[in-house]
Amino acid sequence: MTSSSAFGNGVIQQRNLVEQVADYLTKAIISQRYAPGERLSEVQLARDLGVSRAPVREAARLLESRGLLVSQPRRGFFVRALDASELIDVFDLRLCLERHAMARLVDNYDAQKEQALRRQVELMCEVALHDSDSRKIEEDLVFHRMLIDFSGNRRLLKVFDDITHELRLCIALIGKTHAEPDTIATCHWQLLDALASGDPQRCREAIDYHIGVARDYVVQGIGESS
Amino acid sequence: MTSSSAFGNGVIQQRNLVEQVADYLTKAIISQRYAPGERLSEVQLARDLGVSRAPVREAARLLESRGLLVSQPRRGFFVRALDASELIDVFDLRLCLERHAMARLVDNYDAQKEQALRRQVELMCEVALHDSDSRKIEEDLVFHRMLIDFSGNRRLLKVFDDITHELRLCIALIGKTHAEPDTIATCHWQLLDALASGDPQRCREAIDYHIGVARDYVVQGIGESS
DNA sequence: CCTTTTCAAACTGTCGACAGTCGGCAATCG
DNA sequence: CGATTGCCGACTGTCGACAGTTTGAAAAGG
Repeated sequence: MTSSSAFGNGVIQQRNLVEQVADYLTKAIISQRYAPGERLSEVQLARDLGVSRAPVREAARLLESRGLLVSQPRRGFFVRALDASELIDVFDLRLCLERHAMARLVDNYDAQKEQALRRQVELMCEVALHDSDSRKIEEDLVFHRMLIDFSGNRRLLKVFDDITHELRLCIALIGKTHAEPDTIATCHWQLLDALASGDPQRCREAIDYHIGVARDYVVQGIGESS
Repeated sequence: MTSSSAFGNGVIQQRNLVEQVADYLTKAIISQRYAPGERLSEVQLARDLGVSRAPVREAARLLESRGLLVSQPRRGFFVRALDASELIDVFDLRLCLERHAMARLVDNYDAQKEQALRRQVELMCEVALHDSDSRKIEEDLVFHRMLIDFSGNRRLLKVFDDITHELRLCIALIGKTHAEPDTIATCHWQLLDALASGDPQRCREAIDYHIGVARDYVVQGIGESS
């Protein structure tokens, strides 16, 4: 019970406690060790992690702003439970962001950006053959983050980073493995080809198709799980 | 100066302390009672408002997630100082959101929504003639919020609500009065006409023009102030 | 046996306090 | 006189504690 001896028990050691608690919670939620809708007790968490309630509270508020937790006044925090329409909304928002990023990116596309993106797709093809699903998802997110980063709008990137956590949760909730390696490769090469062509219309069609595939996966996944 | 007698001095009384502190800070920042880049001391704020540091901290974190404050580890919170490119990015993000909302809205537009929007524009024309600049800005934001709300994507709305605070700060930093009443009216009627026509292309042109006007104001405002 | 009331346990919101750290200023040295 | 180093004050990060409220269940009543 003593806090000093509980340090060995808790996963937390040093650095910013808030960040560490946030990391711990994020992973726990996405890996569904906490069920959707489950209530999280501040004191319980603080005890389990061997820290006081203050860092736990701050971390929870952070996750709330990222959409992984929801809070009810005087009731506490609950693991976000996404229903079908919310899942669709998230992917629709993602489409909104990436469409815009593609439109901006095609205007200031250069060899350096193309090479970086190309390299990332090659990496994705690599991990698609050998690595775990979560690794595939992470590399896919890295690619799309690069797309938005290269668009030049840092505010856009911030929004994307925010919904990234929500996206991971969505993907985890659907519980389906990612698409086939071939599909992944084809989809992403199409995006690069569209960018290289310099044609905005073609870019838009490419990203619409790309996110559309992802969204269809979501809708389909919902139909199966619920 | 004493903390106990400062209760009368402080603006805070009851309800959720966090919300009240957040409101107070938001208004103070947007009205520029705190200069951009100014450092905010937690203890100082807590003393001034007659509360403890905990609610102040939480409120500050909330404002940070909304982009009104930035935090440096171990240094504290600073009032967000927006430079030119950041202002442009914010308005570009806004364009991204509203374009998407318009595209979604035109697909499920009905008489009820049209009437609500129409009424709001009429209200805006009204306040454009008689009321203060801040009131005009608020009603303008209400209109654009309705636009996004009616698009049906609640996640989109959440992002918009987040950047609303940042938008107010942008507008305040530019320090220009809003456009002429005639301009406001024309711009917004054009949006409604485009929606009524049911033509996606026309909708897009209308919103592009609309936000473009706002962005030009921003760029122009920067050129003058800096 | 089912409904209602009451009570205790647990939890959140808030507070004051302590320790480690950072920034600025002065004293010392070259 | 300029640069470096040590010190002092202030502040953030973190902690434990208390009060009011909510929850769940036990007890009382129909």
